[in-house]
Amino acid sequence: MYSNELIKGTLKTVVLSLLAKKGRMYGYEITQHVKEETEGKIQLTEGALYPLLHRLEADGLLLTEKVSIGKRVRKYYRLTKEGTESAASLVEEFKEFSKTMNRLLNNYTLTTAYHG
Amino acid sequence: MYSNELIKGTLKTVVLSLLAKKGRMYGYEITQHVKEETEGKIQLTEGALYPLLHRLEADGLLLTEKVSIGKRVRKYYRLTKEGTESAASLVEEFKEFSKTMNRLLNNYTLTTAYHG
DNA sequence: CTTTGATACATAAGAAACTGATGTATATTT
DNA sequence: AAATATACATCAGTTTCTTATGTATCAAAG
Repeated sequence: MYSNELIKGTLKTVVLSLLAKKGRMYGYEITQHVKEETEGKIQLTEGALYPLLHRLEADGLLLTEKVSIGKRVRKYYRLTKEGTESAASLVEEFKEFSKTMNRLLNNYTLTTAYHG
Repeated sequence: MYSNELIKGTLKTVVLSLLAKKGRMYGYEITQHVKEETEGKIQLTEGALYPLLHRLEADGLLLTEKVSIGKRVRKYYRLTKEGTESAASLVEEFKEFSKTMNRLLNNYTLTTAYHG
């Protein structure tokens, strides 16, 4: 399980990119999907996820659709046009960031590798 | 310039790994070094950095040493044993995290690559 | 000289976002 | 029946950053 700080910084990126991939998902499904696909190493908490989904909807990046499953109501989310653009740019940003960070951190590892 | 959220999540990792590499540095030097090495793409603000350094010192990860330069006093930081261990494990964690994230996000890019 | 910009530290009010708990309710498994 | 999983939501408290603001030295420019 990765640290909360790390996950925090990429929560929005993960949620939007999953929706871009899957078309539509509901909150609980997102938590389960991420957990499975990362072998439990990234676990989104509901207390963080639901408020985020509400914010993204309020910001016009997501649309909702309520679907009845038996007596329960599921809330499906999908991307707006703006949300799709945002997803693409956040993914791109993370990839760049991750390259920059790895370059920065590699110097450390290379240096210390020769000390012990 | 990368988003604040992304930088936030790795601030501690960046600071500790730089100290592991350089032996000792002072706050302002850290901001300049990161800025140069990342071509301005990661810029640490003093309002975030100094409180972090104080926290890390309070937590026993850093030691300080004051050095007079003319009439000014510079505050150099270096890692304690615990800080060194923490640096190594945070770097390792980021690398793993970055692999996991790229795997997660690549599905998105590969999928959409065929739609347009 | 004196003003500007860089160096170098620090703190603090307000904002943003998460943590961890709690609450509600249905569905499934044991 | 009871326990677990599904599925949503909210909220007090905490953490940490943002964005000033403040102080002071030093170098360069005009």
